[in-house]
Amino acid sequence: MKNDLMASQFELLADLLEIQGANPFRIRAYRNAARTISSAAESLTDLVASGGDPGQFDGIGKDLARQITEIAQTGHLSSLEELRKQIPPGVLDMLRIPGVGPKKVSVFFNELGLKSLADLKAACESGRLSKLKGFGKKTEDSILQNIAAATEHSQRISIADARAAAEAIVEDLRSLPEVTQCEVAGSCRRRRETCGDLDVLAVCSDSAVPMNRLAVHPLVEAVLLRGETKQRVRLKTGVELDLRVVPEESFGAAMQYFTGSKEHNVAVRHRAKELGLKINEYGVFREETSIAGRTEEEVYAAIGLPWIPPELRENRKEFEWADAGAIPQLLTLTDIQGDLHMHTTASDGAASIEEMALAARDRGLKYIAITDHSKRVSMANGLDADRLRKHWQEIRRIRESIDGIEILCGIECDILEDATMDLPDDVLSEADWVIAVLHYGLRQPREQIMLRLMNAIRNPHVDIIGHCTGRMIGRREGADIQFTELLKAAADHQVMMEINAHPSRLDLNDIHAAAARDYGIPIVISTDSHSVNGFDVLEYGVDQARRAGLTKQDVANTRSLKDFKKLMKS
DNA sequence: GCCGTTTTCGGCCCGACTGTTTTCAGTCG
Repeated sequence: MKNDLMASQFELLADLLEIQGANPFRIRAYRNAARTISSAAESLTDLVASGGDPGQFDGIGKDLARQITEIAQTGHLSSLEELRKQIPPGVLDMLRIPGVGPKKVSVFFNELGLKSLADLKAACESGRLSKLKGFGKKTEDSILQNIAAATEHSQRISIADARAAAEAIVEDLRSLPEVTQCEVAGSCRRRRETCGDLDVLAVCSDSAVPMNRLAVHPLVEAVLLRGETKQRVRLKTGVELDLRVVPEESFGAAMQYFTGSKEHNVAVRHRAKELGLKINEYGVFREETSIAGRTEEEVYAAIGLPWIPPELRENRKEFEWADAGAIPQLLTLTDIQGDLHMHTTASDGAASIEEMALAARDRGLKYIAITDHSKRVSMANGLDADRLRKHWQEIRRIRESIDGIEILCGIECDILEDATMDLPDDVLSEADWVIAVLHYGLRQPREQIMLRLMNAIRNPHVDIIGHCTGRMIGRREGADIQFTELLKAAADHQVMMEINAHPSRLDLNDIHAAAARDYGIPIVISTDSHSVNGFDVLEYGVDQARRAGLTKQDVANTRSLKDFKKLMKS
């Protein structure tokens, strides 16, 4: 069982306990466990199978360790099964409605016997809801409206879409003379792969000024709520954006607070409390006196910490690093010197070899690899041995004629369903750079997926595994991979691992990229460009690497081509 | 449910906004 699936079982358990009105701290313990499980690089199922103790993780005590062991061994969680018998599945759907939480759901289920979104809708329409104690007409109307929203817009948006929207709005608010500071916060600032909503902070003596402006911004569909310091709007894409207007002396504290993550902030406030301080979005306080708040640096310093880059704020390793005075010097976009995954018109790209090379050079890249598809990807006009050799000849001809950028003859070679490579070894041996990838048969059982990947890694001509799991964020699950085994083999056979920078892939993810780094595997961030604009996505790959805590040193294509080649299989 | 060199019991982060409630609970982040 994959960690994410196991984690979701504990989340589900927490939801059900919440509806039941269980002890909130017990519920929190389950949610913490879910987070711990999904953040673990190693599969908990494998850990248990090999006799490991889940109790080794922080926040996993005796009872949770027993439950993790149970689900790892049997695939079932008896405590969860018990609760599911008591609460029908449709009841949980009600939690997705904005403004409806476990307390309200509990009342709907226990007092009105509602078992689904459809039941709830009918109860609102017949006015039964507003007859309940503590409920009125407004709540009834708002639920009716939000039931539709819950079904339509439950999707998270990609970091690319999130940044585009948030940055456009920030830029617009900054153009107001009264607004002295304005920044993106939240998961978008932390560069999560996807964002559920957007957060923007502004400093302005009159909060009505930016709020009025935001209300009529072309991207905004409706104002959902508005108070003195906070306004929430829904964008036309369905995503919601919170604007908070804070005083200048609190801007740093607010940035810290609203950047999150929630888990990071819980740890931060816990530390403050240990020092006899209180920390909130207005500042760091000793008794009633503010001792910090203007900048984030000041806020962290007040609790004895260095400034922590937003990408690391997930309560994973950042406090350990901070305490050791060893916050990694994170990779930056300008560190990247080469791009080693791109397509041309030879397969499914939109630009020629020359156009791609010139565009890459214009962006300051020093070297690229042209890596069109192999023949299995017929839909993308993948290349067989003959076409590929001619294509490489063409690349060699062009690289003689272009100065200022080096071009490698590469191939993105499919690892077929039967675990053989899509092109014979003698062809692969002629390549400067071979990316091995899974495109088909992603749903095969784990054993077969692992056989395919391990065969590719053992192939003497394969340099790197590209977009490892094959996932498409929000659309398609990736393959079931045993990462510990995979990374160990990659390290042993000098095979690199790719972070594919495309915002719908970002594969390796942050956790696996960090694990690869721990195995000493060189990581390559590539754009998988299919046009000259494809290079734009490089920053998302860099962000993913930063979330993994990677430095320039950890990423192979920050080196000159000469030094890069030293990391390749000899 | 977890945790502990002040604690094996009694803590466990903090504030804004909404609605319905006349003083606060629920939800959200």
